[in-house]
Amino acid sequence: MSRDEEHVKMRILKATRKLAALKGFDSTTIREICGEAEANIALVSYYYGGKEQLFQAMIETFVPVRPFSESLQQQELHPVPGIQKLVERLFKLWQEDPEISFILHQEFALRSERMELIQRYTLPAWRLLRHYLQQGREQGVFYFQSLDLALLQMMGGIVFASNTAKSHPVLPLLSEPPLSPAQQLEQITTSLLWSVGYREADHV
Amino acid sequence: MSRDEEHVKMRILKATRKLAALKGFDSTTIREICGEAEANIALVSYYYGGKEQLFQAMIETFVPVRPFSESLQQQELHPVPGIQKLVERLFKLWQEDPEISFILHQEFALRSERMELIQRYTLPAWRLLRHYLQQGREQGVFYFQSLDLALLQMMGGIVFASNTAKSHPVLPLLSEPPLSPAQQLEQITTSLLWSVGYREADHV
DNA sequence: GTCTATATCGCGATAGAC
DNA sequence: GTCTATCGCGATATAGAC
Repeated sequence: MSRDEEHVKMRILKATRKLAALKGFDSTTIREICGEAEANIALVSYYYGGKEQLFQAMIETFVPVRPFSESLQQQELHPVPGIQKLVERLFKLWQEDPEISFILHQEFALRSERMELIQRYTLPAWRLLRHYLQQGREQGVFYFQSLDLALLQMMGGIVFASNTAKSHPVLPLLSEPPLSPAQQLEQITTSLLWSVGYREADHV
Repeated sequence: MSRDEEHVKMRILKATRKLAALKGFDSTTIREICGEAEANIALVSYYYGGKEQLFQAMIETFVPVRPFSESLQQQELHPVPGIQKLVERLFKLWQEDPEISFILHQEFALRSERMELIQRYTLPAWRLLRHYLQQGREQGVFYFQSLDLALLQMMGGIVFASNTAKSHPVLPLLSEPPLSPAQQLEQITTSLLWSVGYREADHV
């Protein structure tokens, strides 16, 4: 593999990410992608074997595996710091690559067939969140009736708030100057913990 | 307009709603819709003038206007009962027509050009939610730094939890028997109020 | 109003020249 | 590896028969 080849392949992947984030992968054509990447149309088939496999390659390239799973699983923290750490990781992922976050949210809402691929990357994080919620309830630090529902509401709070903050048609609703990222993270974390009844002294 | 005509037109609208909820409007073809509706392919153009206008007609037919805006705006409740009432309305809308809720969520995540149409129906509700949040903060009953962020997290909690509860690829995460609708509503409302720091005695 | 038949377009994919 | 040219398909839309 020459350096030039890597270059074109990467340009195609980045163009795919950009356009899919903008208008959805289904509505993005190979012609548009290759136009954006300044690559020839035939190269998508040549390098990736088709549009679906291009999507897969993009996900595998840009969705980091570790932050979603292994490194977090091992530590086995207590529920409150566990959730804090997990939310921090997810928030940082979104900050570093908002386009990928948009795409994941889109596929989630569409329940596309590509979700199976995406789940491989994202399910571990949600499982861990679920685990912490359950532990917290058992320890009497969280309060809710349905674990499933609490989990879904938390997922929604994280995904929605992250993905809607910038450049969205709902923007006419928003008026205040945005917080700094650190402040955003703090508010998100605090409100998530509050939402399940946690009310200890300020957590660090 | 004969009764038969109404019948076919309505069958097309319902088929559109069903299929768009299932796989997204973009990925749904007129052929599929007319197949599902047992109507001829040409009738979509004949009755609605094209695919985009069919979407518009479906939204205007199935998204109720009042629950989202007027009737709620007038009452000018205090923040806590106001949010309770608003969440109850939104929750019931979803219960009555989950397919429309799926579609609204999809379009939201995709930031499609059809959002402009959808906003006409949904913005009033979010504006009202924003209003209550602001009032509650001023009255010292809610606590958060950024009103915008609090609003987005609440919207996420509502939309996400409602739309993901049934028949979604994330289902492997869920294990408990589902709550009754009334219990679901109570947990959602409670956790939303908690998330912004509300901790009065049990609210009715 | 409803249908068949067709026009026109743009898609993903690929054969084959270079 | 990269390009042009083209194939085959399925999309929306519509003209015109009934």
